Amino acid sequence: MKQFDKPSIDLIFRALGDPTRREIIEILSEKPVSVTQLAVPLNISLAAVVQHLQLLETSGLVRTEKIGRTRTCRIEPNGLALAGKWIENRRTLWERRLDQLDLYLKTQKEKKS
Amino acid sequence: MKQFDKPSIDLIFRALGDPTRREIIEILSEKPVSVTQLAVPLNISLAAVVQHLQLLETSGLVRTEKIGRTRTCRIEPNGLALAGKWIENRRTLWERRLDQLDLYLKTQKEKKS
DNA sequence: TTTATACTTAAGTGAATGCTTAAGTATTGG
DNA sequence: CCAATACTTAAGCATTCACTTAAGTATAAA
Repeated sequence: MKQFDKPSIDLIFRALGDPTRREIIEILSEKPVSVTQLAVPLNISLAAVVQHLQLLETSGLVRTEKIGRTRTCRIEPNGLALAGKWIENRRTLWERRLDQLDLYLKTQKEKKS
Repeated sequence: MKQFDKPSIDLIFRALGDPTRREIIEILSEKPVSVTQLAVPLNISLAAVVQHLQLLETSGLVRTEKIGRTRTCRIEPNGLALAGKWIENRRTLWERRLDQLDLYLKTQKEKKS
């Protein structure tokens, strides 16, 4: 029942930290596929894929839906958006600081002249 | 000499996967600080901070400079930019796919009418 | 020159991670 | 109904991880 919790930045970045999980996201970015179809290009066991999918789903990066005996996996765009936002926020913070430094250096120059 | 290598997406996301390292980035987003100044709010040993800094530096997310006996750490903006770009690329791929689906559904509708 | 500061490096440890194999359970096609 | 398919779940295992303590090395201050 965990997959309905609000996905945390923590879980999202942890999920993105593994190269295999990032490859899963890359594959799913092209089109939704089944669990078995994921396992083939990744060259790992079905069980391993399922374990990765569990993390990807609870982190909110991927959504899956089981119809009959096959589970179809697809990207859940909101997850990646959250990660992108965190990075954007750090960047604006850093840029604002640079602007302040810039301003400071300018006023110092004006004092001298 | 590793810190002059081209930083890989792999190292960057691995670095961002740890909450302590993300907190280091958050602290450094405000202003550059020394290693000891990092250790205080993180509540971990100096040695642990140094280990995190090593990963952050080889991944290209942080740059450090030692003057006298203190090492000053600051954000290296290119690193975060690379991570942001990866996320953006996945998102545009996914969006393009949705557009194609949209187009397909539209042409199907036109066939019927 | 002694002492305090600011790291640095090495070794060790417990827990988490990513994987495997093996033995399930549902679905579906013949 | 029976067998093949598509997962699912559990247990185990080697490795990596984040951390610690302890013993360094430079640099700066007294």
